[in-house]
Amino acid sequence: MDVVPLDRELAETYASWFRALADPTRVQLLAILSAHGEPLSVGELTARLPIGQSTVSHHLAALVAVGFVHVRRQGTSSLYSVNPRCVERFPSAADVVMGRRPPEPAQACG
Amino acid sequence: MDVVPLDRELAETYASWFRALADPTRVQLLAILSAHGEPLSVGELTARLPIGQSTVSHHLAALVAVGFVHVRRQGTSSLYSVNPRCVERFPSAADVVMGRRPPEPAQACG
DNA sequence: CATTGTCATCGACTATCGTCGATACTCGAT
DNA sequence: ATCGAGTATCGACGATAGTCGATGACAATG
Repeated sequence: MDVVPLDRELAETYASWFRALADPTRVQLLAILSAHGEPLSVGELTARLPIGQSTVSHHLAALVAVGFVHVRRQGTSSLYSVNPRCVERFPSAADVVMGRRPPEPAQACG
Repeated sequence: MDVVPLDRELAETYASWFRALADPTRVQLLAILSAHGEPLSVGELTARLPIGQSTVSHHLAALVAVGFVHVRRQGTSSLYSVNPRCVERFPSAADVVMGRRPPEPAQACG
């Protein structure tokens, strides 16, 4: 804690969380899902953004990879929704980096 | 607000803030500066990280560009310290993306 | 003025990212 | 079994980012 308050491993975990929101499209995707509440399909999300379907699917996969978003297949479509637990853990990670909260061992959110 | 709760411009601003912390080295740099309180020079920061001096300087410039960090030249050395105003505004931006706070016109932090 | 110490910048290289079009895959319906 | 709708994946491209070593800029010191 004297030399480096955050060890490399925890710093990489936090960086991966921030990296998930380092693109304006992913920021908008998460904002849309958060505001809408109920799950949305890839087609519905693509209709609200000026990018192609494959790109939307790509960004959604990135959000799923870090746990911010959860996906559930229903018939031929995939329904995406926010993962409340990961989303709540994210601002606290920001507080840790800013020195307003003690570092915790960054448990994954199931 | 019905189609996209965050317009593209605000999303890009928030994404640039998150992108500033999308690298583990920058996360550690900000954590070191936050924990230490008083300003630190480039050499002192380089001594605590396993990377070269030019790389540290490069990352510090990125943190200054988004306003998270402030730099003050004193003699032959540059002293870096956290910018409390920008650092406080960052978690609220996270809340906006997560839908827990209404979007605000993202004013820059002097 | 010359030297030393500190930092920023430059050039180069590699790796990763964002995007697209095309294609493959999955599932329900006919 | 076939078809169509909805997604995911692939391959490719340009753009950006992270890193390093070397060099340049600048201030303090002698």
